[in-house]
Amino acid sequence: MSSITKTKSASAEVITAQLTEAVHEHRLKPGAKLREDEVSDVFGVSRTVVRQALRAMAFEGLLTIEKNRGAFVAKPTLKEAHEVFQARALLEPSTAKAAAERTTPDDIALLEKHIKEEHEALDRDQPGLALKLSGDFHLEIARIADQQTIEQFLKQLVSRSSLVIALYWKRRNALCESNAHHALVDAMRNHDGAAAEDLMKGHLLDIYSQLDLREYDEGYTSLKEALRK
Amino acid sequence: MSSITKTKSASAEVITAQLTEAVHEHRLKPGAKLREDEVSDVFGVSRTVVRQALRAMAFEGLLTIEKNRGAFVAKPTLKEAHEVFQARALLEPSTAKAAAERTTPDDIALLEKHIKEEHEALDRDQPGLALKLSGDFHLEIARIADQQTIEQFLKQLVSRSSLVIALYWKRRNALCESNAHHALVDAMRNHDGAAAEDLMKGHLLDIYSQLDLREYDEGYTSLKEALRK
DNA sequence: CAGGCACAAATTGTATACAATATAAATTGG
DNA sequence: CCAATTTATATTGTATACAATTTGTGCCTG
Repeated sequence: MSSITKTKSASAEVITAQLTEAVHEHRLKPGAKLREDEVSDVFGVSRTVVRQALRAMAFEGLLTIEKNRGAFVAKPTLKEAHEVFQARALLEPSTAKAAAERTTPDDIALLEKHIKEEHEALDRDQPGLALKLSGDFHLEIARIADQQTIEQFLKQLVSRSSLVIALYWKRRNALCESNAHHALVDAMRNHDGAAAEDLMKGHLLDIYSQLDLREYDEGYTSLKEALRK
Repeated sequence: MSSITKTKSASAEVITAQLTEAVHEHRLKPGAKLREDEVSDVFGVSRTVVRQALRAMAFEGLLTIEKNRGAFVAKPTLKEAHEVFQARALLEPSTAKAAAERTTPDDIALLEKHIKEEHEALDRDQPGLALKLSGDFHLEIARIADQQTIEQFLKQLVSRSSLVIALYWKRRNALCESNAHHALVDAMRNHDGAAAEDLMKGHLLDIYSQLDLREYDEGYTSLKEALRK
């Protein structure tokens, strides 16, 4: 439906949004190259505006741009993977607490809608979409906390988390069915900040522990080094 | 010395760096406009590369780009000002703790050099430069903690802090002479993570309390609203 | 003389053309 | 036949030209 088949005249923001979605849903996998010509053909704009979009995504950490070589979907290293979840551990629990203390009924309804759509996506065997919706859930909490600055950072962290999951998820077809989000919404409905904070902390640790982040240390960061006997 | 008087051929990174420095040191004040032609003349490159630099700075939060109107040095609202320091309060204490636990003698030497240069700048009546160096001190701690992701965020936060200080500092010519940085270095030298964490927390609160962030609420966020009697 | 309309100037947005660079292919020497 | 070097192709980087938009000015009208 919302795939990358727009045919003519799209702004940089639209391109960024669609490409970002594709990366989030793992339709574009880490390492994939995004040629400027190709993208500009698909969206029917000049390379000028495509480059804007690609650079924007590079700032978010979704792409890496190598000079004279092009833009590639980022492949976070193990270190980056750890860092992403350490940063989230610092930002999200407090944010969840703040959010819980100012949640409105409308917010709750919206969050529950998110969860419902996420489950439906899983039922329809669309794990990529489910993952994206799960990320949106976390962002929604920052929005409820009314912390735009943190929300910006979290947006980047959720994006990178998606890449990390694409690369380091342990059992790809495992049931990531969890009631963590439900429990969080319950805490928020009760305006129980402390509970929300703890639940978020636990939830992040949960995800973190389901990643395969053992030290194989990027494999061949330096092949020459490895072959030096 | 390192003012904006480069005459020919500079990369986007150089332009970004020099303009960023100028903003940090308050030579470019909030609200100032940066015309693309002007900047490209100064640096001797085309508007294409200037636009790259300006957009990069917009992502960092230093500039706001208004469509068809141009790039302006950002003017953080009171809300943003609060958010910046709330975010710093979440990120920096833990980071200082982690840094303290892995500080090397070289790191200590570097930090002390920073402090020295900062004092010298103050003595030479260059408060802008001193402020920039003070910000670099905080970034250095994130580097020592070996947390690149957090360092990236902190870079943005420190940048925005500079703008916040330009706009909301209470007594402009007051002595912001503080031994907070010295105390932090001492804690780090002793690998006293807990102390470093507490000192950082206090230091941030100190700065925060020296800002004039009372609710005059951006003056005229909605003029229509205000005039609705 | 004030207000509004139209026109002119300035500035940003986009597309395209050309230059620089990296990758792939082909050719030559061993 | 393999390796190394050269050539060719593909792709990105930069500059420039043109289009769209905004802002400023002056004129006209009431």
